[in-house]
Amino acid sequence: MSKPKDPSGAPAGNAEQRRLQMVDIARLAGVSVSTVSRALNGSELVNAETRQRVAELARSLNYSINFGARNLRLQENKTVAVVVPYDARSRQHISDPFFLSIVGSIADALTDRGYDMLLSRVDAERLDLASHWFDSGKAIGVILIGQWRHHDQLNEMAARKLPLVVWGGEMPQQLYCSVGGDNVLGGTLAARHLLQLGRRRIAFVGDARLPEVWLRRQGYAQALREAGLDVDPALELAAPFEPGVATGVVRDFCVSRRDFDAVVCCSDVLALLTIQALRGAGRSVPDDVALVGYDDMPLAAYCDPPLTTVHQPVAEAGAELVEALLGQLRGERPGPRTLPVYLKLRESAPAAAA
Amino acid sequence: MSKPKDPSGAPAGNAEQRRLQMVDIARLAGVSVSTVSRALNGSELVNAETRQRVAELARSLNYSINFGARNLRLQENKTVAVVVPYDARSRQHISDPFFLSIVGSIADALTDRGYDMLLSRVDAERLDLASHWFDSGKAIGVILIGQWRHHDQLNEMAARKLPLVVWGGEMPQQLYCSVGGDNVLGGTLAARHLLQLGRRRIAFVGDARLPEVWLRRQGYAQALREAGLDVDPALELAAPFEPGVATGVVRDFCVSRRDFDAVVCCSDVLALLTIQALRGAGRSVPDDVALVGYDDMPLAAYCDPPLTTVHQPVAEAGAELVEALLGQLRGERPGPRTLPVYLKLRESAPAAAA
DNA sequence: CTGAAAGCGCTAACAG
DNA sequence: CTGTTAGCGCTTTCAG
Repeated sequence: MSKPKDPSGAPAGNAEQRRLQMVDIARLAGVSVSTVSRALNGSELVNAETRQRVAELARSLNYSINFGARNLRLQENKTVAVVVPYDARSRQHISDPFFLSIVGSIADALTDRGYDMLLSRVDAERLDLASHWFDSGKAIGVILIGQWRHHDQLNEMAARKLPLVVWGGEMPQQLYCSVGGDNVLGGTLAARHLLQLGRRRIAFVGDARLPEVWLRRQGYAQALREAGLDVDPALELAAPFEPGVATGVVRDFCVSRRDFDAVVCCSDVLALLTIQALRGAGRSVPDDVALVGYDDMPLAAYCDPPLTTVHQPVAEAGAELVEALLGQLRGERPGPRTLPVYLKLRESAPAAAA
Repeated sequence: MSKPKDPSGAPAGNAEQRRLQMVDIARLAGVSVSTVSRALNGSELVNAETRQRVAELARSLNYSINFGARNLRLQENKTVAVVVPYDARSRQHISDPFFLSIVGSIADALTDRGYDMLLSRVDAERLDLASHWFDSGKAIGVILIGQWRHHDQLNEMAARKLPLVVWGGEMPQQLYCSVGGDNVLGGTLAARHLLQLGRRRIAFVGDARLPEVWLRRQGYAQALREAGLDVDPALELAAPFEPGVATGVVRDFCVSRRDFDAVVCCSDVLALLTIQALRGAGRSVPDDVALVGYDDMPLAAYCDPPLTTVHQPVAEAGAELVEALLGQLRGERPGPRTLPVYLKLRESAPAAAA
């Protein structure tokens, strides 16, 4: 037999009236549910007059269809999971303004195309758990914000045919679809600008175990080589993106080393932390140390000093990620996409030599 | 008869293998689907050995249950809609760091309690459209970020018995449940501090048509009265939260009026814009004009100068909003909640008189 | 043009 | 302890 336990929503005991369903408006309209269904879906098979009457009744009663049932029957789903990794050990969450902006951009792109967005976080060490949303049928695919340190897990997910798009850099032997800014170019633009300012001892702040950072470092190294300089490993600081963890690391670095005159930071938040640390060590920005950030977050122009930074294409990002995912669902095999970036000049590393 | 059109996800043409279902693992385990269902739900009714075997099989096959079907059958749903209003006319979106932080906080609170979060935006003029998520059964309730200018619509939604919680201030004749910071106190703390600094001409920047701002202005006015001062309407600037719109308004104000020596801003982003505008008008912060922001966004400490600001309880906000919603679903009638705020002293309005 | 009936994947009485 | 069976609310053949 059958009989669901509670006619209301989840928990229980709510005094809400039973949710209206097709059978109700069918009864009121004096037709069958099939007719209501057809009418509400604008089928040509139903008399225009009846269709109108049913539609009006439904509207006046504030009826809306039960999507759970509809999706089950149609085997379709218009929900996309957007997953933001977080560092479970440091318990630092979704907080970097850049990632948040990307989420906003995706939300817009999905809404525009009539899709819903399920937002969640996942332990950055277990990116593969994001496949749950697809496996359980809650979402038709997954957009993951960042590759973090688990390129391997992402490849496995793609091999399992999970519809997946990842914001991040394109890596060798990559099976999954990624969309990201041009990280190599970003690194190059940042370093080259500092070199043009006459700086020669350029530090690099960012955890190169992350693919995006790794690529940026390639670009940075390439710019140094172009200028006839070698990369000095002592000037590389593997600071993570999480401010809580990065703060101490950056401070120690700035206190212990005073032999650099410029810094490339892999996010604007890291840039801000670095500026504070430098000041704490009695050094000024941009005079003693010129500094380039990364992301061009909305507030970058309002910091102290305003940040020269690599602008990431946030607005385009959402649309590109969503299109790549829908492409996969259409059976296409969209390759990785690299979007253009450019250097936004402000005071932390001004146009004219300081 | 019946026959769904496409065994894959939404669009079509995907070469993905058919999603595993209970009947498959039932067949492989040599039991009925009921047994599988019971086993997977840890029912005591099924032999421990069988239960284990089924569970293992399911895990090894990477099976996960179809939640759409389960929810339909159980008439339950563990999804909450979180809706961020946006200004459709200026096309400014989800971007204020404070609102984004609140969303993150809600995401955490929902995840902790085993709920999913559907994130979407809605035209700030049609907050009532947010009820769609509930009406369609996609979510069991709605959390709305901000009241904006439509207290009335919110009251109607609550009257319609929509499970709804709104981040914002408590207003007279309010039928819906709100959770928010203590706006009156925030306004008072900000103004009182500036008065203690010896400032007497204190401007107020924020659109008082928004309930939260209206309450902050009450607090501000009260602090002035305590000090024996009158509110000067000429020093009130109705700047909206959207930076794109606010920038020009604030600049005009700072250019045309030079008869104030302090400002209370209703968000940290507005504070930043105001600082820029003041500098553009040749005035310094905090010397010529002391300034207090609102929200204490994560980056407030890194601005130029670091912002003295009213700290909002973001971390608690998520949990409070979610608990209030779940309370409603349990049939309770949770009243509005006002959370404590405090003034965070930094350089834009320092502790000692400038 | 409209209604009856089957079934999407799952759960829960109800009988073994 | 386990299988059979009847739906959750909807769409869609198939027959009128």
